[in-house]
Amino acid sequence: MSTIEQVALLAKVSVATVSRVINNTAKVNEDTRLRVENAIKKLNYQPNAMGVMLRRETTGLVLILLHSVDNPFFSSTVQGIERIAHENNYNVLICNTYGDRERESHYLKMLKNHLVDGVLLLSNTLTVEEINELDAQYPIVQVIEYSEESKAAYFSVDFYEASRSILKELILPGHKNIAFVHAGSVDIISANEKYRAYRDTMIENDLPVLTPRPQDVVFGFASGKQVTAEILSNHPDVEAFFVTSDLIACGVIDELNAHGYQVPQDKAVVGFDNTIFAYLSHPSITSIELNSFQMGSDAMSFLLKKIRHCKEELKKKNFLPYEIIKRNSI
Amino acid sequence: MSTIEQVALLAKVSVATVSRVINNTAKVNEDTRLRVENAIKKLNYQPNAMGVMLRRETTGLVLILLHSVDNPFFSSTVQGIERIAHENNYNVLICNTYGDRERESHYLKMLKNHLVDGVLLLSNTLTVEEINELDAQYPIVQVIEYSEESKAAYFSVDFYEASRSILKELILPGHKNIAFVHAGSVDIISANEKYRAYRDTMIENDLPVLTPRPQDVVFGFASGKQVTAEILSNHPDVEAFFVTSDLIACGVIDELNAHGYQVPQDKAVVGFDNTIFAYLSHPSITSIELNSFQMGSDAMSFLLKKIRHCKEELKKKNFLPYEIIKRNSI
DNA sequence: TTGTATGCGTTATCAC
DNA sequence: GTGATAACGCATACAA
Repeated sequence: MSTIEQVALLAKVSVATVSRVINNTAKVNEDTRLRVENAIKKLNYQPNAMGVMLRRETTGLVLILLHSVDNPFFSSTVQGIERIAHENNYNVLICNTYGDRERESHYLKMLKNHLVDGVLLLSNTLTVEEINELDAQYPIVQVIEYSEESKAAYFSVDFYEASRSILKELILPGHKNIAFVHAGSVDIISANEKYRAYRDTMIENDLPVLTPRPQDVVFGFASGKQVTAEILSNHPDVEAFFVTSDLIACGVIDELNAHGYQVPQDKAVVGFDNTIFAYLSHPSITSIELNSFQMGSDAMSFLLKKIRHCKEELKKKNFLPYEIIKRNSI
Repeated sequence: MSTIEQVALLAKVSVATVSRVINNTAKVNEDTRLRVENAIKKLNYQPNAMGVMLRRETTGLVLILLHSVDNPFFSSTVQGIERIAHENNYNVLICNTYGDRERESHYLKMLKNHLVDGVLLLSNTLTVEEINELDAQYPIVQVIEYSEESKAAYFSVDFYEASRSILKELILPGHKNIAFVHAGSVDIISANEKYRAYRDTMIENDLPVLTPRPQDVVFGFASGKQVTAEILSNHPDVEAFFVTSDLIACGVIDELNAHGYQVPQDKAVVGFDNTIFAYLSHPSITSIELNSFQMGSDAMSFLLKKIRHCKEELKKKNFLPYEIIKRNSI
């Protein structure tokens, strides 16, 4: 590995001049510049990022913390983040936390250690106090999932209202017995808001709250099947399913078919997130499109302002619009 | 941000002692250790990673470069990598390249700049020469996709033999007119080997090579539909489809249904990678399971040896076993 | 236009 | 057991 000093030596200039050539930070004579550039090429010199960052006190790196990249819903948010980041010469690092507190705090050390300039929390297991402490000292922003009580800003969607509006699609045609199906973490804002909307809507419409607040189960197709089997055995008269995720909804439909029910003729199903699963399913699933790409890009723009200590007054709560996508499952 | 010096000052010791306490690198008296630990706590001190890495000349970070995280096939490989990395106190950073040369070389700078200790290339747009140059100077390893002509080691699967074995599943029942369906990059080893296997197998069995070598099209469900429509119009007598990816196979089946054909009664379909799509599809899709998790963990173990300059003789070519998963699409 | 010298925060070597 | 200090590679204020 060659250093700036070796380049300077070979080019017969000072390290300052080499630095100037590299960073285009001041005028240098054409022939000295050439000498330096040749030396750089000859030595195959690459500036050591550690040295640069240590000196500059900034890294040009941001970190995305998410549960795991294999949920397609997150990938468009990641793309939104990347779009803005790259436009601003920032690189994006993605880390899977798998909902593991220890792993999450491990990666958050990269922020505290100044290895990255900021963090986008797409899912977190932190307490309100932990988020606040982080937010007070470092540039962070919450995306999709968030803690309302924390002081940190968030870019998300009004899961409560979105849920209410898709529930209307089930109630309007006259369905009375509507089940709530969730799989994955329960202790996150999206899950809570969805359930709250389900409960409130049912009660307001004098309909039975078929499903009690769900427990934590692993996210996946199989969970959708399992939960559906339970519901069918407890409430054979169930007419419709409000499912909090498209992939789970695939599992619901599969289990319904296994029990001899056709969708939507016998039972109605709606999903959430409008991922590819809603589109692929037979029948295709009525779902709700959240602007996940824009959530990402807006959040990244926000984070950049925080990083740059922009004095502009920034809103804490940022909800993006949603849209019902009607398909063939209702 | 507090520094080691401030801690030293507050604890009335030297920075050397503080460093010793932090890294447990030498004996220190119990009471001085306590003083230091209190000072650290009081100042909320976090070692600056830049300083540490600059000094240590190692970062404890590896980089995964892949096309994009939204292909579920890659996510288990990523998990395999993470498993081994975490066991060895390494952190994993994931970067999406979207097949963009510029973006890829941008992220590779992180390797050249010593910001990460090694790189796992899960998809690359580099030339053989570029890979060799990289491999000569830095710890890298190729995973899944690879360049056979390069000198860099790779962990993958024998796509040629795997393809031949799943093609047998179509030929054995007597299908004659078998189409090859691919979407995504064409200029990658997996695509090339799959097509080569298709062509060779057809010729060996005196069967028609229905599909010419495919062009580059964007990867996705829609591409599967489009390609299938073309094949149906060119070869109405096509009996079976060898599809190079499960998601594409979903598109194929959807388009076949749209044309009034039932799978497997009218046309047979096989996929590749054994992702969740193969399982979700109606009918479920016969596919081929590659040990993608183990590919990741093996590759990471290998990379660690390279990083640690382990003298052990390392194999360049590492193929893992595969397994046909029979379902209802044939 | 170029060079000198300082310091970024840390670890490690050497004394004591 | 502890402290002083050099060195890691770089950017930059200041001097020339």
